[in-house]
Amino acid sequence: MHRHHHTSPHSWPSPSLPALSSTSPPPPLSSTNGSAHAHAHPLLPYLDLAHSSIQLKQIHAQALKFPPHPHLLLLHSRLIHSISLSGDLLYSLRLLLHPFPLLLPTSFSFNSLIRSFSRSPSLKPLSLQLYLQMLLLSLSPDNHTFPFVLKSCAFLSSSSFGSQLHSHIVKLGFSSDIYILNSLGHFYSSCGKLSLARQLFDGMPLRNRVSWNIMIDGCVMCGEYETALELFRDMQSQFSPDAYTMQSALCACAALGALSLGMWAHAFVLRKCDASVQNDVLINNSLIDLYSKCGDIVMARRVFDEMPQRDVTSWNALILGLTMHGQVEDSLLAFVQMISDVEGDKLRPNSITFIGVLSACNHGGLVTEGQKYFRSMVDEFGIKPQLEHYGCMVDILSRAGHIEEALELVKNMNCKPDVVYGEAFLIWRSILDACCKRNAGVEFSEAVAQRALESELVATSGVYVLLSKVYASANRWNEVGLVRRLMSEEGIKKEPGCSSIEIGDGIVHEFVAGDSSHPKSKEIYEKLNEVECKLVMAGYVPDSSQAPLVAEVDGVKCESLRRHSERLAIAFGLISTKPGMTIRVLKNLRICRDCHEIAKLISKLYCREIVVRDRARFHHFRDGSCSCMDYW
DNA sequence: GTAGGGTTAG
Repeated sequence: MHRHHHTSPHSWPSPSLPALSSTSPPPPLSSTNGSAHAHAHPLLPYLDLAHSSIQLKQIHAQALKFPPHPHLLLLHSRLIHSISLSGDLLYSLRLLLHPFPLLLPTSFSFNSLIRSFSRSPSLKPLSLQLYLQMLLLSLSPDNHTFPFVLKSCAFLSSSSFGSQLHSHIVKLGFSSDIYILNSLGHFYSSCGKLSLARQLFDGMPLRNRVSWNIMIDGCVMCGEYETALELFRDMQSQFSPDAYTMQSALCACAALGALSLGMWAHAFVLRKCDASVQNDVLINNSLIDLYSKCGDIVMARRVFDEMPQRDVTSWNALILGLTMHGQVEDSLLAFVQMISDVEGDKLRPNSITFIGVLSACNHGGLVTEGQKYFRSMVDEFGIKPQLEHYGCMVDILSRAGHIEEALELVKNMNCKPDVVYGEAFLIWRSILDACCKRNAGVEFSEAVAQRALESELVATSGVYVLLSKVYASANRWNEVGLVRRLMSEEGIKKEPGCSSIEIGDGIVHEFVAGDSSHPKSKEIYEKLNEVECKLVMAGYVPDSSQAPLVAEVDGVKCESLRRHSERLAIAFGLISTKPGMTIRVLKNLRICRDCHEIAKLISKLYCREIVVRDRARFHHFRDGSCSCMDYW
């Protein structure tokens, strides 16, 4: 009887439900009162036909007017599922927390919403709360719950929450579900607990392609690139790699800076992967990054030119690559091309684009341009400057001697220079470096260092090293000693320098300062002697000011300088490659001024091109000069 | 009586 008051779904406004009248009409609504209870909810078929959240909400409205039905709970669950998939998370959350009268939400409903929340960056924390809410309602999480809660934990690096999930998983008997194990593995490696992820992986009764991909990517995330490539090889006896696999493999090659290995990976993509992988934007972006990080910017550009489609990241990878290689003009040109509508694919730059652009200005010493781009970033593109952008600007200003202006910028920053350790340190280092170079005066420099130390950076070596440089440059050796004592009292150590070089078929040789562990160590030091004799004959005088603190602790300044890791790697390169071949070296820290001088001279005396990738950028040494124009 | 896992550039 009361059904006469309902609006029939067939009479809904036609734009909302066009499918209903044309294709596969659902069973008629009317049936006898008795038999209705035995069947599915009459509105259920409409769910599969609904194409928009408006239609889904109309079904919800209908359901509210329907008489009680034993399968209302199923309809409710399915509604939440469909509406959350349609993107209206607020609506489905309301539906979950305020269900129809007399109904309690189901695990299924929670799962649906947790999944949708775990896919949105900002709502990930809420998915964890939903999980707790679910437990409070005595609903049991299941094999569809854990993967998504773990995904959120991975993203948020919520290591304690995730570990507790792990024990829930064990308790509830889900510890052999492959989906759950894969998600757990991903979670552990995102939190840097590799060994745990590896343990899990090794103990898996069954692995699929995703398990391998997660493990390989986990190694890459934790910096274990060689292991990643080993796994990549092992995996192939069981699964062919897909775009995800290649993505990680390329990333590992890029990080290792091993050009021939990277070229091999590229060849692998071209030979063994299908067209969808070869044309994949992400894969091509990784290739651009790979070649620029391996020192072959020409090849990076070629990949960029030849890829079928480009996105912001493609442009960013190119701009950052050109900048890293000191090709300032090309980098800025690429930016202009990106924002102009040349090929019909005008793109909006993002904050990373501007890191590339501002670094280019910094690299080229372009103060006015840097300021112009910084302003346009804020005013024209509405991008809020981050510490990294301020870092570039501060560096540009300090290098140009505008120290007061740089300090003013730091003062007016909307983020404190102590949030991110690395960047904050760079900001103060830029200023202190400039203070040293420009003889800003010890008192002034001390005041700057004082401010740096106040900003929670006390436990880092960088500021102390710089402060000692300030004193050393003013010949105030008592203070140098004082700083040194302070450092040793606080147990502060400098990060050890490490350089690597790839010789032949992808074999990477690694050196630390003063290393004598290499099998060819004797030959390396002999070569180093020869090189240095030649250099001295050519009039070279070592500059020891760059090895201020740690070197002096040993009491043998020049000796320690002579054994810098990059120097050992270059010497090894000289004895292990054919005359005229390019020597490519990778260093974890910035190259020191003296090693930089030496590399320039070696490039001339031995007619070798030497490419050094340090922490910040590439140095191409050719015929006695460097692409960075001694500006880094 | 419903459903699913893993990415890029600093």
